Amino acid sequence: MSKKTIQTIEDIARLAGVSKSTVSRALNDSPLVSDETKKRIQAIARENSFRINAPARNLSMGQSHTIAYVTHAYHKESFSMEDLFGLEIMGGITHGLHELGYEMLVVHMDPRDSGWAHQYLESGRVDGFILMTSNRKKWHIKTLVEMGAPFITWGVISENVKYCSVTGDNVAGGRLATEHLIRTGRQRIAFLGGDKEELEVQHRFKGYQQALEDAGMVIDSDLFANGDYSHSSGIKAMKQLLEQSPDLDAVFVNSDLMAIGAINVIQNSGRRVPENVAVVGYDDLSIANYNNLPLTTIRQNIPLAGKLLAQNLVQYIKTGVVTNVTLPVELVVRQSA
Amino acid sequence: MSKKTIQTIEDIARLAGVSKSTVSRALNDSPLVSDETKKRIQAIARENSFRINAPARNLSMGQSHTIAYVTHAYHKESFSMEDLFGLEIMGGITHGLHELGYEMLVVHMDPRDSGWAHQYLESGRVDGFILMTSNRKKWHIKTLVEMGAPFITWGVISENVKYCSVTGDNVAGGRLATEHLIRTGRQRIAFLGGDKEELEVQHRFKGYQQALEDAGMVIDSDLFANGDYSHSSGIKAMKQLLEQSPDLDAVFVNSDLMAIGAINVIQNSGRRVPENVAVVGYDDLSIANYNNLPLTTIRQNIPLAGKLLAQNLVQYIKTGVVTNVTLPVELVVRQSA
DNA sequence: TCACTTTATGCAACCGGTTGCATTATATCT
DNA sequence: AGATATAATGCAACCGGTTGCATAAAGTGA
Repeated sequence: MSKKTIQTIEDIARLAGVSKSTVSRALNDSPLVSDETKKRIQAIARENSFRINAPARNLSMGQSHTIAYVTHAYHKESFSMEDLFGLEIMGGITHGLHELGYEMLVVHMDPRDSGWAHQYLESGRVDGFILMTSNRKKWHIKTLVEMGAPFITWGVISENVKYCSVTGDNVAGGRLATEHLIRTGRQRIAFLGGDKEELEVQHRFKGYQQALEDAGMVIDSDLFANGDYSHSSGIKAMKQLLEQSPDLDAVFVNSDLMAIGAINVIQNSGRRVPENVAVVGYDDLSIANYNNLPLTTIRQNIPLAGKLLAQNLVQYIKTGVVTNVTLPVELVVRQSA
Repeated sequence: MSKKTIQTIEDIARLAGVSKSTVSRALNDSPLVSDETKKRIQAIARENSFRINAPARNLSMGQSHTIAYVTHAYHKESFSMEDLFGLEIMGGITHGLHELGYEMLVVHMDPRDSGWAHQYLESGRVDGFILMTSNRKKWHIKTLVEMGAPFITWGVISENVKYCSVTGDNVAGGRLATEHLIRTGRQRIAFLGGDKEELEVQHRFKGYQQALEDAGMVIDSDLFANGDYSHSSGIKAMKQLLEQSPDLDAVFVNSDLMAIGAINVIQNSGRRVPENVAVVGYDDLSIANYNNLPLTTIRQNIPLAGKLLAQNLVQYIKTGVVTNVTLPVELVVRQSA
């Protein structure tokens, strides 16, 4: 493209008959410049479609206004359904960051690369990181903490973390799901969790337990199984549950994707959903509504979660204030339970 | 975090007893610096975990090594299943860019904002754009062409475009799908397309026509319907097709998501898939395999598409060479057809 | 009218790299 | 030994913004 003649603050300064420091102050709405001069300069900039040079501004201010969203995709070469939770929340994050004048870089994290955060933070490329927590990311969180790098996580790995986080109320979620199944008359309610080492799985199980105990119902370990949130693990775990307890009449599944896998297994066993076995999922991802049998599920407010991840990280970068937010969840009743 | 004492090229220069220009050349592997000096400086940088400052380098070189992936999410606040094609290809793009030393910025495009590309390109924030083509993005492509902005599209809007693109062989895809249905004995094969104004839909239709003609089968306009690639439009279009032609025994659907919607409608009408109505989808997104009834579909090589979008855009940025690539597609036979 | 304060703007240094050209040392050739 | 060429390194200007401090003009009060 041909080089525009108005490209820098120097160019605007020439047009306006002032110095570039006055132009910089005017464009940044500084009180050190008179209103009259400020308006004149802003009009000239607008008329010439002037854009401040981001690298120059980043260099002189020592901030990139860019946040890295750290992904660890199940598949190496592309995203997939297994990544849907992270992808849905990414949409909210990018929206929330944009409202704050920040950009979102998608960073494909190689777990073997111990320098991954260094090369983004210490090179001035990003101001902070957003990541979805899981036990597989323990080391990466450890690295970020050791670096003193600004970051925020969706979910928490352990109690009393010193870094920013947003999470859902997993105990309440486990409780809501189980209470619904109890309320609709189910007697043998199974729990199909994620990785049992994960805190959120433990919390959801706690809610499940509490609901059963409050209803005076027995807790039967034959009714437990765990997957790893993948679709195939949901299939495997559901098969195991049906083997362990052929008479189960409901299952609370820790994710929509595993729930869909579980439904397939239940239906293929000759049982009907929800008549013979009621199924409640978790997250209320968009897939929950598209399945042939719309999924009853525990909704997490993913758009709000994304927005808060963005807002609270930027606030931490600016002020150093650590915030931990637990979002309420809600039961969404569709056809599977 | 405490300020490291080794943070700039100046710091490395002091340690190595050379000038910063020598350090810069050494770290960039310039032939102007002797091998001995180069190795010494690289070792010192490595020992001190030194990272070149990206904003400074971007400023002096006039390049950001960042590419904007332009999204136009169906929902304002988060991504969803409807965005799965764009999200799966994003994974391949980010991977491909990383291999080239580039980063990927996810840019949420507001269609009403006429200055969106300006504020990313002319501010030096990105070096180019990647976007999924559709008629809704005609104006954005027009803007990018007028700016002379480097960009590449997945898919093409019209013939003989002058910008870079990667697309699938839609005529072949339409043909493969229809031939499979013919080969399995289907007599009344419907076409459930995307927006009929879209070139790729026209090409897929062309392939469908050619296959029918080659088989000496009649082309019946009662067997056509169009959605807009959304799940709900697939439901609506399939209902329309069953109204128009209750005796249809197969349908070629232009996307997996619409195909799943179509399957739901077919099953809810009391018909069985594939016994009564065979269904072929398009794209082979990860969802195709997870559906209770695994979907026969036309696979597009999404990881390769992502990689080529990255590679060919960066090549264009560096050399100005425009490339247009049409990727082969393949039939994947599962249970729905 | 004069002294002092406040306002508005400009100068120039800095942010941290890159690199054209200058300088010095070394190598080569006659 | 001297002239010329080559290699290696350094100087300093530049990329385009931000901003502390200096300077000049305007305003205010005695």
